[in-house]
Amino acid sequence: MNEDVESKQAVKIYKALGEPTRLKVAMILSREGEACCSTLGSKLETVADSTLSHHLKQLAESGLLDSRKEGTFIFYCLNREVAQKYAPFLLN
Amino acid sequence: MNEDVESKQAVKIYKALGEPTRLKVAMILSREGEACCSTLGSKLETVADSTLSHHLKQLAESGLLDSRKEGTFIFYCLNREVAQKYAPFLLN
DNA sequence: CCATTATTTCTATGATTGTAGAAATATAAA
DNA sequence: TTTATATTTCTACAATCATAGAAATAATGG
Repeated sequence: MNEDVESKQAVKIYKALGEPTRLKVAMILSREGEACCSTLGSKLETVADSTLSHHLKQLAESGLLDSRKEGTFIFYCLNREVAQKYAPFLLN
Repeated sequence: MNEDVESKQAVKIYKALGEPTRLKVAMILSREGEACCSTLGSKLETVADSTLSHHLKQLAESGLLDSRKEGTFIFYCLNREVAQKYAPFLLN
């Protein structure tokens, strides 16, 4: 991957992680492997569903999260390769 | 360092890096070791001194940059320990 | 002391972002 | 088909942020 593309992705990823709720989500997913929006919501307590959905979208669009649909649920998980490259801090 | 303090610093660092000009500054400093505000300004071309100063302040306050004063100049450099921990991507 | 240079602080402004309610969509179960 | 559940999209608003001009501060040289 060329340096310019790489640093554009880096900006997206770091922007995504530079917000407390989104960093928390990434850390939960790192620990727990997989979770859906409502599970994450119950662990965060203070955030509305629509807000969380918006945050998840940003994290997924940065490439840091993968998702998998199962019925009504969408399970999100950390893309460990991307995390390893840009933010291995998450993998501790 | 406890996890809460650590993730607060992580948010600051990632917020600092999640902006194109600041990521560029961090990457320049990673390559070149040290530079002052005006040198960085000439490499970025499009940004006003006061804006760059503001960006440097944010990067330094996150802990990602160290600084050293020499006469009228302030030389900034990447704190490689912090970069290693949170954003080793910068060290490539 | 005065002028110059490097940098920061102050101030203002336009743009972006986080937030959540309400409505919409999608899937599954009754 | 109706109801319930999970999630997203739409919309709006308040808060934060990037930006830069102007003034202020700091250090140096004449």
